[in-house]
Amino acid sequence: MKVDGATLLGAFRRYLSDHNLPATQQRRAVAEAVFFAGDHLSAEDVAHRVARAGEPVGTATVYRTLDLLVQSGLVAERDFGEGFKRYEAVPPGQTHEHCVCSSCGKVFEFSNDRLERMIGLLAEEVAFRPHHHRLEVFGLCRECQQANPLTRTR
Amino acid sequence: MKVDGATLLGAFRRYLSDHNLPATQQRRAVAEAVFFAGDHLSAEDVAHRVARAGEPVGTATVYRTLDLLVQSGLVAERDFGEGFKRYEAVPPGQTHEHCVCSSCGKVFEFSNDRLERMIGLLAEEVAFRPHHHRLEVFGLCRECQQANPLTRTR
DNA sequence: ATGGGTGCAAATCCTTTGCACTCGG
DNA sequence: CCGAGTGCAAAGGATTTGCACCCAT
Repeated sequence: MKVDGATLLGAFRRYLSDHNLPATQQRRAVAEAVFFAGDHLSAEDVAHRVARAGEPVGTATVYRTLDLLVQSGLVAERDFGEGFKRYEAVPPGQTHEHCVCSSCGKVFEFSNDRLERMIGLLAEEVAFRPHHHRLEVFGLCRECQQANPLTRTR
Repeated sequence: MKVDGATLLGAFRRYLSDHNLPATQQRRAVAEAVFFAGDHLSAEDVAHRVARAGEPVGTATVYRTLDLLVQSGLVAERDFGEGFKRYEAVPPGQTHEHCVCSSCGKVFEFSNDRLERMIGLLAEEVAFRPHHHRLEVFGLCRECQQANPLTRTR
C-alpha cells in the first residue's frame, strides 16, 4: 500500500512531543525504516533495515519503538499466522485488510469503506468504542486454487 | 456463544474416520473439553479441564489435537493480543466476531450475516478463495469508556 | 542536571520436536 | 500386528526484562 513516509514521520514527531517523549535517534531510525518500507515487516526486518541504513538499533529498542508506533496509530500490527508479528505504515483513514494464502503464504490487500464502516457500527452496537481492528482472510490465492493443493505447511 | 457439544463431538468423530485417523481417548477428551466449554480457552485452560475431568493429556497432545480441531473447521483459533492463542467451538455456519477491550481485557461477541458475506465477496474480488477469517476489534468497552482511562497494560 | 531511553544478555513463555513406548483399527 | 499417536523433557523462537550507562530536553 502506498504511503507518504515524510508525512508520517512528521506525525510521529508530533506524537512524541505531544506526549513529552524524547525524540531519540533510534526512534527516528526505526520510524523511518517502517514508514519508507511500504511493506509488511517483521521486527527482524526492521532491525536489518535500520542496520543497513547505518544506524544499528538494539533489538529491545526496536520492539519498544514498534509498540510506540502502534500506539500512535501510525503503524498497524499484523499477524499472518507465521508465529511472529508484522508491522506496516498506515496513513490515517486508509485502512485496508489482507488475504493470506494458506498454501504459498503470499499476501493480498483489499480495502472497502463500507466494510470498515460496518465493522465500526457493529462494534458500537455492543456498546463498544472501537479504536482499531484486525482482519485477515485465509484461503487460496488464484494460482494455488488450481495447482498443487498443499505446498506450504505453515 | 451457545453451541451443541454433542453434535460437534459427532462431527469430529466423523472427521477422524473420514481421514483415517485413530479416534484416541485423548482426542476425544480434548475435543469434549473444548466443545462443552462454550468459552475462549487457552491451550493451558484446555489441559486443566481435561485433567479435572480425570483424563490428563500431555501438553504436546493438547496442542496437536487443537490443530486437528482447527483443521476440521469445528474449532476456531482466536488471538486477543495476549501473547497466546485461544480456542472456541464453532458450530458450522454460525461465524461470529469479537471486540476486545484494550483496558480491561473483556471480550464481547457480535455476529452479522451481511458482514460475513461482504468479507467473502471482497476476498473473491482479488481472485482469492476464502476459507476462514479472523476479525478482532480493539477498543474500549462501555464501562472503561467512562471510568479510568488505562488500567490494563496488556 | 536528570529522568527517561538504550543496549546487552539473560530470562520468559508459548509452542514444537525427538524419541521410546503404547494403542486403536 | 503396526503405523500412527502419546508423553516427557528438552529445544525453539519471538518478545521482554534487569540493569548500568547515555542522551535529549
